[in-house]
Amino acid sequence: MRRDVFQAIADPTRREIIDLLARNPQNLNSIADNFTISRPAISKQIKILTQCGLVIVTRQGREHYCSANLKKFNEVAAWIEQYRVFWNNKLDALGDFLEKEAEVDKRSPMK
Amino acid sequence: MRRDVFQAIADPTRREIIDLLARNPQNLNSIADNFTISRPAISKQIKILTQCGLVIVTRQGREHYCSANLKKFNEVAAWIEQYRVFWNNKLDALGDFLEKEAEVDKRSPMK
DNA sequence: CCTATGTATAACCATTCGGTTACGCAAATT
DNA sequence: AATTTGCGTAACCGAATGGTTATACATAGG
Repeated sequence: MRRDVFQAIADPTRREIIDLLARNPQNLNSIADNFTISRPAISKQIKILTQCGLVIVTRQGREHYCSANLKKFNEVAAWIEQYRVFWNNKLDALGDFLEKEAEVDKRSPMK
Repeated sequence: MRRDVFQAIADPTRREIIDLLARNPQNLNSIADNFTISRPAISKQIKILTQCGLVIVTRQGREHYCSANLKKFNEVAAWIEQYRVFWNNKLDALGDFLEKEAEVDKRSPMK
């Protein structure tokens, strides 16, 4: 079973879960409150997210506290960033050009 | 049928095709030479990539010339970059919040 | 004109995905 | 002790995914 970050963020529900957890960690029921799908469905998505390391679950009594482990995005960011040079002039993935980059950002590359 | 960039890059074969096309545009047979799977399989993946705008195909006679349209990565990059503040001190994607960001990091939600 | 080339597409297949309902279990509450 | 709460998991389901082989078709070259 392929379980990598690229595949994990392919599903919009999982991206929404990440969004929620990045803002504030919470248990499974709190997460499920934000969706119309069933709690077991959320549980499955959380499982996928933990299997690829994007979410970390710590048990506190009977509650399973979920938090986002966003460092895992490095893998995706690195892959995407290597192509940024092809669609604008930024080279921010290399981390050496922060000053130059600030100026580049002024003429925002977003469509 | 959901057809977005997030889902398109979830498959490793499609990422590899993007890699090839970013380096140099080429027709379908040239792409297929790099894989063990059949040509129709590649054709299907190309179709998915074109449907979400990541690849652009122009016909030249009987050859279908494929090139990567990497601007489409903006969507993914923007989503990922909003979280960068949570895993390191750079805010290179937004560029406007360097000071605020330093404070936010203090009460980092990361475990 | 005939053949070879480059590609798309249809039909099919096994597997995975994303959801459901039903059930079980441990921890908290009463 | 009994009940409620929070959660996981099993069994199931329809649809999507990612591959295959066979076929068709337009274009290029002999």
